[in-house]
Amino acid sequence: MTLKELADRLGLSPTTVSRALNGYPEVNAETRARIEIAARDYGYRANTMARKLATGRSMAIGHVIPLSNHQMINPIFAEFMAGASEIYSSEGYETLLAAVPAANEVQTYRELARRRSVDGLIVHAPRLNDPRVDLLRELELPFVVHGRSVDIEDRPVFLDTNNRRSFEQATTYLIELGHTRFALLNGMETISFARRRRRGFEQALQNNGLRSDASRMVDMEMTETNAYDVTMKWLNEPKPPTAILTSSTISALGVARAIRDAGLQIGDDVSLITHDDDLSFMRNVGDPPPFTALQSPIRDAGAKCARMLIDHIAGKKVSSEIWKCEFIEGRSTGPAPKETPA
Amino acid sequence: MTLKELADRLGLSPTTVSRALNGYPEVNAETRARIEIAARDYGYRANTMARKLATGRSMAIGHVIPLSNHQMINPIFAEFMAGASEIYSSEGYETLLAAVPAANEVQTYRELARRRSVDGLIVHAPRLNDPRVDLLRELELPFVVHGRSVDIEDRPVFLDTNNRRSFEQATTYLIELGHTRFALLNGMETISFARRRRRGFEQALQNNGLRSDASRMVDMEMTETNAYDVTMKWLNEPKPPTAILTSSTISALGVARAIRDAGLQIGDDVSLITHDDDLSFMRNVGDPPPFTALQSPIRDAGAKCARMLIDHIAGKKVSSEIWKCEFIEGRSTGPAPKETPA
DNA sequence: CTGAAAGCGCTAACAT
DNA sequence: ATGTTAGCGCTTTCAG
Repeated sequence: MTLKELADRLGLSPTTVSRALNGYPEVNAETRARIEIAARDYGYRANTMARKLATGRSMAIGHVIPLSNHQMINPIFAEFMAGASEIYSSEGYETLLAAVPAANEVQTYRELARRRSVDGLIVHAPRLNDPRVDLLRELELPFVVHGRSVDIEDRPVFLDTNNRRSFEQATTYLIELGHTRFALLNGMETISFARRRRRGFEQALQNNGLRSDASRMVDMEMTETNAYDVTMKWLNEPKPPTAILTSSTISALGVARAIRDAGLQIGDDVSLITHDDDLSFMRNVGDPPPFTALQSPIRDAGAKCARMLIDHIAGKKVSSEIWKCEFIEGRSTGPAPKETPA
Repeated sequence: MTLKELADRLGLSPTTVSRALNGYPEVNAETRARIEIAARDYGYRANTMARKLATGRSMAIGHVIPLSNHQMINPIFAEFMAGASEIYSSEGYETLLAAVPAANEVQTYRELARRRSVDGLIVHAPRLNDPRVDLLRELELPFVVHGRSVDIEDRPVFLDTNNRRSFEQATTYLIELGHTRFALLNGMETISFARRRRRGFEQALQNNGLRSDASRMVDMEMTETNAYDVTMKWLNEPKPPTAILTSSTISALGVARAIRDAGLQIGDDVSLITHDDDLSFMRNVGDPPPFTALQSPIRDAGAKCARMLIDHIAGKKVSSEIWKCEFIEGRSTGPAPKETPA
């Protein structure tokens, strides 16, 4: 069923039918009703390609995800996509996913622009001075950043969580429990959120007259193994940390394993707080949650970014937003242990 | 830069240029070379929408993913998508992702078909008598199933792992270690792979003169909490199982926690084998792997399905494939413990 | 308020 | 081997 066929059956011109179906105002209410009913009855759907060609809009939003051979797709990313994609669908947009080898990332953006395959993009996990921002501006593709590009002067539209504040809050919480020896197990500080987390951590220590120890702040790829190794090393040092903050639940698992393997009790001997995007584990991994955590609802974030982008594309003014994490007390924190004279 | 513009600059007709660029044979080699160079120089890319409209092919593959509010997207799914999407890109296809509330799933397929948004689809996690198979046949959309629909007489093209054999193998391995009291913690048996896993489990027991105990075979949603609860219950029964097989790493985590909480040692008191799709955890969660596992490379599976579908769309004969899992010895298995006279 | 006509940029019969 | 001519199905001026 094409527009023309539908128009013929109604004894109208394709123009009028098109206008009615697209909600243009200049159509007689009665005619419009007739058209809408007929369209429904015949199960008419506009052919997307034809519409795209005619309007020049692709009605698709792109997500480019750089692929590494050694690393899994972040499950967080999948949740974000789910939230976003649901909004796209409901707004008539399609979701275009481009998983490409990391080396082809720039090229992929260029292709998408040249072929006009998408009307806009979401930029994930912005790095410091992220080149994608300039690239997309050059290509004149609307985009929204999930995360913050603090270092870029003319800041693009973004949605981020308040990482600095969250880590400051969590650290303060531990300080109030009496802890004085801290460690921070952070994600790679090339990703901008990691830096902000460290700032919050250090700020809290400083506010309470504690010194941050550079050897007890590590940034690294967040795998369970890495976390395990670093924690083990720390726990074997003299005056080991009694409170550890970590940047993801996967690394928290490694920390937890190390604590147990060292013959210590989580919560009693060593307290542990993790940041968690909503999260893969927290939700499925036990109730009450095994970890005290800073949670941020990632699916909601996906949906929000989607809405921001759609508005952005429509030319509306969109302002960036900063969401705060929820602080959840779990089983992994407790008062600082009494000092045992070694 | 449009085809017409390019043709004008070359003093040729759009037709010839189109033919040259699309690799049709009837073009003079010299002319073709000239055209290709010019296209490169001007950075010409065919407008996808125009091409799609003209050919009637959307050059996109769809993945419909039903969304539940309470459940995370399976990280496995993300890996599968990564593998598939990479192939699509390299073959000139785009990846269309439709995350929709589970209730809208059928409607979404119908929409995709009516609007001709995709040339084909991958069907994930087939259920028994999965209605999507009939639906897609009715809609005349080519598709490939990831998993098996054993119960459908005219079986569609699929890629699956040999779940029955794998579980039989794993169970046999444990039997050879001297275990006699088994438990199986399976995924929902409405999904077809779960049934096949149970068959393998039962088969191995039967082959070795052991009886399977219905109360020690559970199928359920694979969450850590569920697994924890069931395992706890088992361990508190008289003659608890000394060997547990589980259908996913997330549930293995729950089993592991329960074993520890019961004051037992994994591998020593209770052996544990998990099936794992390559896998979200195994790869990141420790080296050597904490669990003995049956692994199947999910990203490769995504890539393979993508290739099968593309061939299928092109009208080539495609045959279904069954891949076998890799058996990986980890730290979670050991000889059956000596019977302690209670 | 409705319709005629001209594209959008490409492909594909059908000539030549 | 190349060009001419019609579309693909829709939107969008422009006229009425």
